[in-house]
Amino acid sequence: MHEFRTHTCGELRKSDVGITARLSGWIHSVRDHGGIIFIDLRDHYGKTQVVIDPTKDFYQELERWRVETVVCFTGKVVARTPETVNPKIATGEIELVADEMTVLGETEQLPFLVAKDEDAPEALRLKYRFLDLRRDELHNHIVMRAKLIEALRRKMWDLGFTEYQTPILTSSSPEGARDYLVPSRVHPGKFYALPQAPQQFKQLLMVAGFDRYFQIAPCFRDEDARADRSPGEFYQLDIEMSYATQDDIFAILEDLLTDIFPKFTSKQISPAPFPRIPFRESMERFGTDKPDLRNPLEMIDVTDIFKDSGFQAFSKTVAAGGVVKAIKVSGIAKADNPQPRRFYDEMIAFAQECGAKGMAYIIWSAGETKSPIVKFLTGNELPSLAEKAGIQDGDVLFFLADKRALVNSVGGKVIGELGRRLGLIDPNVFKFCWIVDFPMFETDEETGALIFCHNPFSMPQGGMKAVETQNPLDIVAYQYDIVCNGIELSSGAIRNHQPELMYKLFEMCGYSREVVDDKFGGMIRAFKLGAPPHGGIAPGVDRMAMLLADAPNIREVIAFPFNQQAEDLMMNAPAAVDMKQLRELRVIPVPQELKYEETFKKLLAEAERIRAAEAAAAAMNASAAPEQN
RNA sequence: GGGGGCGUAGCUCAACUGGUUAGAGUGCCACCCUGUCACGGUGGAUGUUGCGGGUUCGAAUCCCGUCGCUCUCGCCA
Repeated sequence: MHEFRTHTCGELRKSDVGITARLSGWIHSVRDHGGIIFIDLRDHYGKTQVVIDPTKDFYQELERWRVETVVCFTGKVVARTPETVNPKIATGEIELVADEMTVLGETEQLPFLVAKDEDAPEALRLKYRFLDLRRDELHNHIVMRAKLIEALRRKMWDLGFTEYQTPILTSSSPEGARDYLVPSRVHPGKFYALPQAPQQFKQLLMVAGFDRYFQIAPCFRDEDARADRSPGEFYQLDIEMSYATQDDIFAILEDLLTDIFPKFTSKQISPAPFPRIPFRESMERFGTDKPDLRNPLEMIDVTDIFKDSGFQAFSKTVAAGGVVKAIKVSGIAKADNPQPRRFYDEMIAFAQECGAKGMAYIIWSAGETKSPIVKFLTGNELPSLAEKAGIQDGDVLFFLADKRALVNSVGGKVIGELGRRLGLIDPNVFKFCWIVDFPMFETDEETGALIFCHNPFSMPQGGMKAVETQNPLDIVAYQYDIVCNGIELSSGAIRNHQPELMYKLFEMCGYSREVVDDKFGGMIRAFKLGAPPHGGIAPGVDRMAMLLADAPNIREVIAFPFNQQAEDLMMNAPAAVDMKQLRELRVIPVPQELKYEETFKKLLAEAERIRAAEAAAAAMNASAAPEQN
């Protein structure tokens, strides 16, 4: 008989009754009746009830029947009587009557219980992550994630893609997020960078003729955390394809997502093709570039209606170049169940917290309009609004008036808040959309200079001709995001593979040819030696897993995540290292309490002093012993 | 770097406007119990109220500082 087990804890069935089996696992729970003891033995596969007669010799061996002890039981598989069958577990029709027991791993008192889902503080859960991972919910999340990755790989191969690996130690690139740097021992003072994404490598693979690339790629960005953004490292399903148009890439992703998502969720998936919303339209309608399409609310531009209105708060805003936008909420003012006055007050307070000066509203109810502003609307405003918004009885319009950017930003937040408060967001669907036509450039708010809006390697729509003839701020790129339920799953682009066009775009942002050659030399050289048109996308694996697991934050789908401060509380990373290691790398840590600039100058001065002393000593030696030569 | 929230027993939480010995559930320890499956019962131990300072006759409670966790803005091509 195998030393540890003949079956797993989820395996035995009625058909196994009569055999002798050996099971190993954790003590999940103990029910000690004095004359008989029941133990639920748990492993990765399930739970099995073990029955113990306390008169057996082995009973004395285990001092405490403490949960989470790892034990091995050998005994006979016995059918349970009908009234003692437990339908809640797969092995509930049988139980193991123990003849022998071996303790394989004892436990001290647990920092939190595995068998109960009580909320332990996250710091504790992260420190004892291996315990937390034993718990059903997290355990299942990690298994689901593994299966998701397997399914993604399989689908990508089915679609004709091949997985290629790319370096983890590479060079720092000037654009984008903060890099994680690794000091070079061989080249003191120089650094590798961990890749923020295999962006340049995958493009070079296209130039190298591999045609269809994918990789479950680790990406490293030294940026602060969010609920849907783990600091440090994360994974992307990185995709790149040659001779591809934007439509080709969309078709691949729509195929992938509508195939994969239903395998892991019972929620309804929006059918392909997914809606395509130009970036500017999304900002105007939803106030964000990642709209949650489950929320039916959106902004309507009603600036025209208020241009000459007697309500001066609005008409003056319009005169000053601002806009007035309305958000229609249907049916919340019906006579049988109207929202109370307090609801409107709270929404106005919310809008003000978001930066609005105020928020007006009009209620259409029982043939009348109720509103603090309606007495100022002496012109044709009310019927115009009703017509433009398609108002029916019980509907409400909320109004925001200010500069366009502010109205959009506040409006987006108000839409989200209204959706949440009124329960308008269906939790049982996944709604995808594409955000397309991102601007190539924007202006730096501080300097007013032209900067890249997204990815400097994206192809501007219209190519060189557009770049030469259009206002730079009007140029849009073949640059797109895919958004699911308000979460950005991925960015992608058709790449700019034309060196001259790339030089031109960088020049517009103030980078000379030399700088481009220096920073992106590998890629520019490649593009000068026969580059196919290509493009790609890179959906976030962690975010997909998070959506599918319905997890409140991304740490719930990562086995060993960092906390918000980018620390691994279990492994104690980051950590100080030996002086020997630092010496090899020529790295001197400067304690945080010391002022960096001053310390740096002192160190430089000290280095200079040592160098001068050594040079002086060498000169002395040379003059003292000239006869040696 | 900025803003919000939280911090009381191993864990989850309570403790009124500042007022007696800081409580409950769970876990832990001991004992009882032959059909439970979150078993049940009896008893017991467990606290620098995150830390430091202040106000007060008196502080878990109020004030200041600090640390930790979390959400968020900046940031994330």
